[in-house]
Amino acid sequence: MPAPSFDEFVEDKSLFKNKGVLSPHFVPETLLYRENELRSVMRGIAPALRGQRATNMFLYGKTGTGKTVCVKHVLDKLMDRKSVNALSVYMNCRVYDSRYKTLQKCVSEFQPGFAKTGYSFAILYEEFLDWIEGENKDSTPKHVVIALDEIDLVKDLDSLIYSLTRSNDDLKKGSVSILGVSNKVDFKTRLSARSKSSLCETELVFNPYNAEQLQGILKQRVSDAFKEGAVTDSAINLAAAIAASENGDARYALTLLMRAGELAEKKSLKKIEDKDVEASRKAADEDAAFEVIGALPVHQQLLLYALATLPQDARYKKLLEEGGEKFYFSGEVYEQYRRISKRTGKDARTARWFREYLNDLEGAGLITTQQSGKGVRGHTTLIKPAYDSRKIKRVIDKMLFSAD
DNA sequence: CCTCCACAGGAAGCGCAGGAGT
DNA sequence: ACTCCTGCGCTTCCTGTGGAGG
Repeated sequence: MPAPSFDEFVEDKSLFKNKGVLSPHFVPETLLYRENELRSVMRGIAPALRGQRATNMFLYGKTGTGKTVCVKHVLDKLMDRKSVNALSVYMNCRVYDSRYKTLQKCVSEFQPGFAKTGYSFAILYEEFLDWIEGENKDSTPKHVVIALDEIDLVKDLDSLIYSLTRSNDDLKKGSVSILGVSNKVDFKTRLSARSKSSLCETELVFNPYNAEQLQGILKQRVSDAFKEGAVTDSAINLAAAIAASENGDARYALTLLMRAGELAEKKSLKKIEDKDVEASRKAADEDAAFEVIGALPVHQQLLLYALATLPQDARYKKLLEEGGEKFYFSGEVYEQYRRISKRTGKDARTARWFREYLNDLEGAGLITTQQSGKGVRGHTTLIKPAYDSRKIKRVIDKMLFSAD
C-alpha cells in the first residue's frame, strides 16, 4: 500500500459537477414542457405591470409537476423588469402557515426596517395597505402578487383569503392578488364558497410529465449536474421510465439520479449505469417502506418484527424451500408474535385480529402472502416480508426498544 | 370416502373516545 | 356540564374450505 498522501483526498473523484442542480429548489434557466403554463401565469400577472390588479390564480397538480418552479420562474422574470410598481412575494405555507405569519412576511419583505414582532394583525394590515398605496415615502402605488406555495397548509385560510381580497376594497390605489399553489385536490372543498371563487378566479392544472418529457428534463439537468460522461444515456432513460410509471414526478426522477450518483461514488465507479439507478430506486423504495413502518400501530410493528426474527430453520422450511422462496406459515408467525409481545410486556392480540393485521400489512405492501395450496396439510397462508429481514429488524429495533 | 387439520373470515357484541345535542 | 350516540379496535364464537391422511 502506498504511503498516505493528501493527493488521495484532494483529487476530485466526484461524479458531480454541481449537485444543487438536481435539488427540487433549483430553478433552471429554461423550463421545459411548461410553456403554456408559464404563459398562463404570466398573462395572469401581467396586469400588475400595466398598473392594474393581477388575476388571482390557483395552480393545482401532483408533486413534481413543476408548479413551484413555474411560479418561481415567472416571479423571477417579473423581478427582472425592475418595476417599482409590480412586486411579488413568494412564501411556502409550510413555514408561513397562518394569516398573521403570511402578512408578517409580506411586511418584512417589503419594509425590512419594520420591526418583526409585537404588532397586532390590525396594525400590520394598516401598515401594509399604507405602503401599497404609497402614502409613506416613495409615494407610488403598488400591485403586489402574493404567491402562497402549499397553500393548503394555512390553518385559517378562509380568513386569510378574505383579508387579502377585502384589502382591495380598502385600497384607494394599488392592489393585492393571490397566486395559490397546492397538490391536494380535495382541499378546495374545505374552503368557503366565497374564498373559493376569489382564489380560483383562474385555475390551472399541471399534468404529470410523461416518459419522454422526463427524459428531456433529466438530460437538461444532467449536463450541469454531472461531469461529462458520468451518466449513461440508458441510465437516464431508465430513471425517466421509472418516474413516469410512478406518477410522472420529476422530483422523484431527479432524486433517483442523484442517489444513483451517490451510490456509484461510494463504490468508486466512474459511470452511472442502469444498475445504479435500479439500486437507487430500491433504496428510495425502502426508505418509503420504513417510513410507513414507523407510522404503523405497535402491534403491526410487533408482527413484522416477529416475521423478521423467525429462525431460518422454521418448522416448514424444507417443504417451502422446494418452491425456492422462504415463506412462513401464519401459525408459526402468530406463535412468534405472541412470544415477542410477551417479551416486550404487551398483551398479544387474538388470532382473529392477527389475521386482520396480516391483511393490513399486505395492503401496505410490507409483506407478501400466498395460499398454501398443495403440499401442506390443511389450509393456511404463507407469509414472507417484502423487504430484507435484517433491515426490517434493525428499523423496528430502533423504534421499539431504544425509544424509552 | 370420511375425517381431521389449520386455518379464513363473517357476525355479534363489548369497552372506550370523541363529537353532537341539550 | 351533562348525556347520548357513533365509530373504532378488539374479542368471542362460529361456520366454511381445500387438501392430507387413514
